[in-house]
Amino acid sequence: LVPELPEVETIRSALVPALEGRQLERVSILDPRLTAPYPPDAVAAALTGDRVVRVGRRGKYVVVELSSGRHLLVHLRMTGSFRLHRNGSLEEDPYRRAVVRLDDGSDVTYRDVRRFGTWTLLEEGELELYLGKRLGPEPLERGYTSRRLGDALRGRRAPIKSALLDQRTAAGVGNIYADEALWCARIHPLRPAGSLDAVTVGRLHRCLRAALRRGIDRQGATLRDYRDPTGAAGSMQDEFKVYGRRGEPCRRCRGTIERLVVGGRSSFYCPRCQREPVPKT
DNA sequence: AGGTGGACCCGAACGC
DNA sequence: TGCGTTCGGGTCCACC
Repeated sequence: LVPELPEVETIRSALVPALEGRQLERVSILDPRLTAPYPPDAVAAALTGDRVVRVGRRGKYVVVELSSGRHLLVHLRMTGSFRLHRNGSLEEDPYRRAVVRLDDGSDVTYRDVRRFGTWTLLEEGELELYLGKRLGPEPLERGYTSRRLGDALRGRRAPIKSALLDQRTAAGVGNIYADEALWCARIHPLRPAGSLDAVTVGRLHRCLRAALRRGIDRQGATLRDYRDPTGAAGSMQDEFKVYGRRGEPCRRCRGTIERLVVGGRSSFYCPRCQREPVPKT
């Protein structure tokens, strides 16, 4: 459930050997929402015959680079997932939204229960503008320093939790890893983002990268039915320190994990070791 | 301009 | 047991 950077990276890794170098022989888009406002048949026709050069990732987007120079951007949102099918027979799936037949006879299917996910076909040269408008830097890239995180937070009065979910702060961070990073750095989710001093930003920077790396090492977190394209589950959920642990003991200080709504999203934290922001009087 | 809240969607979880 | 209601999650968009 809810693929964030580590889950999308796990999905990307699994898609690489199946997709790279393959030609798209037949593309069926079964749900018009997937490509809206563009007609699904037109997008399917445009994809047919093209070849996959590379499968990459930016933030939570899977970026499929095609030999025509175009890019297919897939955003899984809440419940999107890919499946690889070696032999040609596909079992029934009421939530299947697209099927891609490759030139080795295998199929890649896309399923999405909630239908929030999107497939966007960008013309050559459009990628940078499209992503640049929406995403900030990749938090795991070399060159993503504590200073860059501090620059993104400076002057912001929004809660740090909301600032972390802003994809322009650090691309790919979602609700789970934001909460885990804040717990690790001992920062209350409601603290104004701009109020963190350089030392605290440094702690957050280190904790955020550690949480994301750990998530990738663990092949993502499997809640409910998230699976990578080969059907494998992740194990990051076993390592959650706060996410989904309301009422359970903090693993660090023996406080009790609480739930708070910040910017309309549930936030789990330990009120004992993530101190309350000092109210202005 | 930055921040906030609603819309989108639907299965799961919850309340009676 | 069964029904209706609420919830959540990422992103976009309207509004303040």
